[in-house]
Amino acid sequence: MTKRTVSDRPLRTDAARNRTAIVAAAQRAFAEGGLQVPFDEIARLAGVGEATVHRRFPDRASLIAAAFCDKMTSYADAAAEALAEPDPWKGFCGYVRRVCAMQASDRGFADLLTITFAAANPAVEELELRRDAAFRDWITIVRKARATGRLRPDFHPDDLVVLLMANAGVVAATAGTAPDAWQRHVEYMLQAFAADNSQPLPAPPAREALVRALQRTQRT
Amino acid sequence: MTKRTVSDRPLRTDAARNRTAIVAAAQRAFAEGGLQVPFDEIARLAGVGEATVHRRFPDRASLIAAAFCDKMTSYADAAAEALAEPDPWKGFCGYVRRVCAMQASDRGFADLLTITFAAANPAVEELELRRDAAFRDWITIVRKARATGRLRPDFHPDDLVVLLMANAGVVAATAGTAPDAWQRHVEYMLQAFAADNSQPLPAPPAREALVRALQRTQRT
DNA sequence: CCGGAAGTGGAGTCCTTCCTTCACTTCAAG
DNA sequence: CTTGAAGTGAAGGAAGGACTCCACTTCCGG
Repeated sequence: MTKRTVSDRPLRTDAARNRTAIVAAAQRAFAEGGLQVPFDEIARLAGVGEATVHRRFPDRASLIAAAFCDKMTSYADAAAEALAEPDPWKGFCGYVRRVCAMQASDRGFADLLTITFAAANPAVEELELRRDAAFRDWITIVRKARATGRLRPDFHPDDLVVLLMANAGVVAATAGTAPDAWQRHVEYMLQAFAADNSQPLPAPPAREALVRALQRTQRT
Repeated sequence: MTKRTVSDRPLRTDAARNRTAIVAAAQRAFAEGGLQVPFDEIARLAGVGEATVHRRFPDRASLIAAAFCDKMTSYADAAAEALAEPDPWKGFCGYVRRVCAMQASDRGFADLLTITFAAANPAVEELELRRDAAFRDWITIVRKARATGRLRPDFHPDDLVVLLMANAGVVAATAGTAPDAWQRHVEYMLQAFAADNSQPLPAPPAREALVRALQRTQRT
């Protein structure tokens, strides 16, 4: 009894080819224009009808999830690699630089790191799992970097989340005209994160509040 | 011969009253929802027809200029006050905090500080003049703060522009859920700007490039 | 208090974007 | 092959937002 549900029946070869083209087109379009790119532009880039995009990806979140699956995996891998780095402070700085560079080179990914999706389908769930895996490694990176005494003791892992929102702002404003502006900003931040001469800071926002901030429907 | 052009004839009293209501409504709406708030919502808030808004403010830039004239004046005044502060480093930090606080309390103003308008009408020109005045004072604040040795010597006045873009990103992402998150980020930045233990940085973006970044038509 | 200029807003156009429908085409199992 | 299930896109509906038109109302100088 090999009864198949709709979702696990394999696509016909032509449909699979189209799906691949759509994902590739979405990756290019999102990288260039952020997560708000209209569906018809993606369809045009993929060389298919708009209806085909909607058929395969019933809502924007599904398409985003499919388009950024690979990149989110790199993101998680980068965290694992940074964690493996023998010098935790180097791992810390390297990871921050690398993630911000990923934002700078892909406006969609920059946006993606400042929102989360209420998982309504498996692809979205998969994406969020990788994000979470990366964050778990990040927490360990922070702990180890703090232990070396090079990272200031009051650094909170959530400070990265806020930095990513800030970097997204810089990238959005300077993309195309001053595409390296973010680097100086990030280096300032890294120097602020170093333990040397660190001064007291306001408390970080409550975890809860930050989670809700990430869940806002979309960037307004 | 008191011939009057269209632009300098005073408005009829009812029209002037409506204009005032529109500006007030726009201030509230922009503060809440950023510069993209639809015209019909502003019209509704003002209690006038949509056509009246369009008649008085032919394009969005005119309305924005009218709505933020006062706030941009405060912005320039804050720079002048910071410049008058006897301790230049205190003036520097106070100004940065104050400006970022203005962004946090008004999403429209946060957006406004990350774009400029190609002045096409007197109100817009006026707004840009005040922005420029503030920036001229800022340059002096930076010079004096550097002279005290408390501000790192490689700080560039344009670093504030990038910080405002970053802060706009934080504010946009956290408004409503973690409305104080920006403060910690700004304190990190101020500590990075302090001369103590400062490390080399990447060069700031070219002035030209930053100016063009501010001129991008709208935040995408 | 009257008449014409100034001002108004409801209703409409145009445009963009999301999303669906359906007559037609393509695939692949038998 | 044949055939029917899977897949397709042109066309169009619905929704929202910018902007305009014009019959009507309000103001105010004489």
